[in-house]
Amino acid sequence: MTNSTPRPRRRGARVTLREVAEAAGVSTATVSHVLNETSGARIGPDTRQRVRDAADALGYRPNAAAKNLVTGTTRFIGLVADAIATTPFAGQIIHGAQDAAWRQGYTLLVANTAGNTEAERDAIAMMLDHQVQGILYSTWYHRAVELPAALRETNTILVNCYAPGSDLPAVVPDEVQGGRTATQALLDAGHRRIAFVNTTTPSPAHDGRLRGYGEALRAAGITVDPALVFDARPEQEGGYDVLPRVLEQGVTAVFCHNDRVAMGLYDAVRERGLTVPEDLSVMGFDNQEIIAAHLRPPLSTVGLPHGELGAAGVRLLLGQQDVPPGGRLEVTCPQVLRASVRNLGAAG
Amino acid sequence: MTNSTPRPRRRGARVTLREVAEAAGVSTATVSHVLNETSGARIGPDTRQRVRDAADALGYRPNAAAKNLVTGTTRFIGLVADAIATTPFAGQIIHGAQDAAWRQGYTLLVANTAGNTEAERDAIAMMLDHQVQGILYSTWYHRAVELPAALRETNTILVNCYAPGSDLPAVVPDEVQGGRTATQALLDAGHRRIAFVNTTTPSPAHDGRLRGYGEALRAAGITVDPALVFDARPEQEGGYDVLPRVLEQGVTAVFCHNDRVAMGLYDAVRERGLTVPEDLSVMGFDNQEIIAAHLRPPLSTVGLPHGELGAAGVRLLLGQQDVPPGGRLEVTCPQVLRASVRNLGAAG
DNA sequence: CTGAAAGCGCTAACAA
DNA sequence: TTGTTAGCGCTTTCAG
Repeated sequence: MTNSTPRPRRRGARVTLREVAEAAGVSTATVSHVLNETSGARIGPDTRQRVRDAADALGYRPNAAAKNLVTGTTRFIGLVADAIATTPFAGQIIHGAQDAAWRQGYTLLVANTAGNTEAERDAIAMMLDHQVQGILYSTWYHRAVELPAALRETNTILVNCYAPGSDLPAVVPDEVQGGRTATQALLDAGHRRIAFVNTTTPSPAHDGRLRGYGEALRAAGITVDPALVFDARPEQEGGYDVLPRVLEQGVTAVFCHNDRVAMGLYDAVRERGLTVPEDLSVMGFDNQEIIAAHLRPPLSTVGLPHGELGAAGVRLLLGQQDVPPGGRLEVTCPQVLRASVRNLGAAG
Repeated sequence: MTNSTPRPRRRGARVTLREVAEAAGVSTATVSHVLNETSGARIGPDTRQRVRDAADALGYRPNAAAKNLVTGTTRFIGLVADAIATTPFAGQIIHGAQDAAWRQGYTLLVANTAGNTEAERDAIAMMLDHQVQGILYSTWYHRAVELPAALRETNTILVNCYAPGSDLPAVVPDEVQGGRTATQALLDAGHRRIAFVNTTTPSPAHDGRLRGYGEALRAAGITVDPALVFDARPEQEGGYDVLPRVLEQGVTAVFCHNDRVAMGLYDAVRERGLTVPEDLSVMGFDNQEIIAAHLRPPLSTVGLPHGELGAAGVRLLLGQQDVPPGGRLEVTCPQVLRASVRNLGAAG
């Protein structure tokens, strides 16, 4: 290990507060007070400056472990994620949480459990050992989870998931509103006969988006036609395969359960010599940038607010925001309009 | 004077080692020894068991801060990332690092700096305060970086980046080998006239992959034709736009700088009524699952070993693996064959 | 084989 | 306005 040590200390030891005190000719208590800007500490400006100078000169760095030990409290927040590598989703949650935590002087301890129960147990144990203020338990897609018992030992906020039969606060995307928003975008462009390609897998997204779809339609005075609701695997292949059936129904627009499905559907549209949005308008869901922003034409969609989920999670944890009655905070899914919806000229 | 009376647990405090000792009727030293399985500690099996039982019964959890304080060393590793939310890349690095760290009993402190110098400084300061064993400084795409000065104060490993003029160990993908591998896959399928759609932006990937392309061709006895090397923006649009020029050259195969370019190129191919791989074989680069695995046909590509980059980073940091002479560890980019390359029947 | 005791670096009463 | 003094919970010699 090449460890060059340009430290102004002897034998690699770090500068301690006590050394700063000696250098400044004051007591450790004084140093502690000025460096922490303890409220109600009466320290003369001259002393204050002397301490600051000494600390700077020596390159003093506080020892977090010592501070944690004596105060009995840390500024750690644990974040356990089930899969941070497969999509950018978990990354966005981490990012949002990180930012919000950072803003309050907190640091994130992150653990990836890959859905492994044992890893999960270990991760939580380690977080507990580090006296975290609490734990954000998150999943990369919105779903129900079974909670590790160890979570009972600290404050826990569920992020992008919920635990049936538990009263732990949960922050989740508002799937119903999302479905409504997507459908409404199509309605606003004048479409009346709108298909919904839902997923085959049961999930809050499946149910919520469907409900939102129905609500928007009904609010526009349109009766929901079950023949216009399809199920497809939530991937490109699902969208590709479902198109013929969608077309048979003579719709002018289709709301896809997610962007990947929309991408596959685009392919099928093109293969038939048709084009989006001239022949078929398309709304996606998820706003997966890498796909949505670069399809031809760029895909209009509804975003999943992962960053905000993480951020709201830490706010709830730190008590900066109140947990809504029912313990469930639903975050809005924003509309992201691009170019895949044709305006029919009629107002919704 | 030590108070001999059993001290009452204050304010919902956690069980301490001392309480375990009292419950087991032994000293704290003994408890420490058995719980840590200190080598060379002579503790009778009976005592040992008694301690274990007491710890279990009380639900004892060690206090990491106290341990850190007394040992003067922590099992933290810092990971600073420039962008964990835009692609799954950073997530993969974190994942790989996490796993490797975890395996050695280390915990990751992660910070997202969004390229913000101040955030970077703060993040490193906080990691230093927590006495991290070292820091992994990472970027989401392979590039040169300018190092924050504070990194000098601890062991640092560069992950997916390098610092010109610094001798810090760096772990990076082997772009040259990657380019060679991609080209070789095409050669192996019998292709001889192979285009390379490189990116317009200068980068190690730009230079390395180009070099690998040339090396593979030359090794196959083919002269590199500069007319077959194109520059395109490293996105779908770049691939879409470049296709006409590629086709003019009468190639049978094209190696794209990345999967996104390949995706755009697919679209252009389809628009001309041609198909992949019948009319044109395509190799991508990056192995972005969400795209590559679900294009029609699925894209053959070369993977970027982000997870391994992170893992190797911690191994280097912890001294489990030697830093190669030159300080640069180049990790192999694996071939990922799917269905976008047509076999011409001739051996390369 | 086991225990007593001395701190690790820092904060927080309380004194002065 | 500043200093003294206990520890926080744990590891670690060193005695017994």
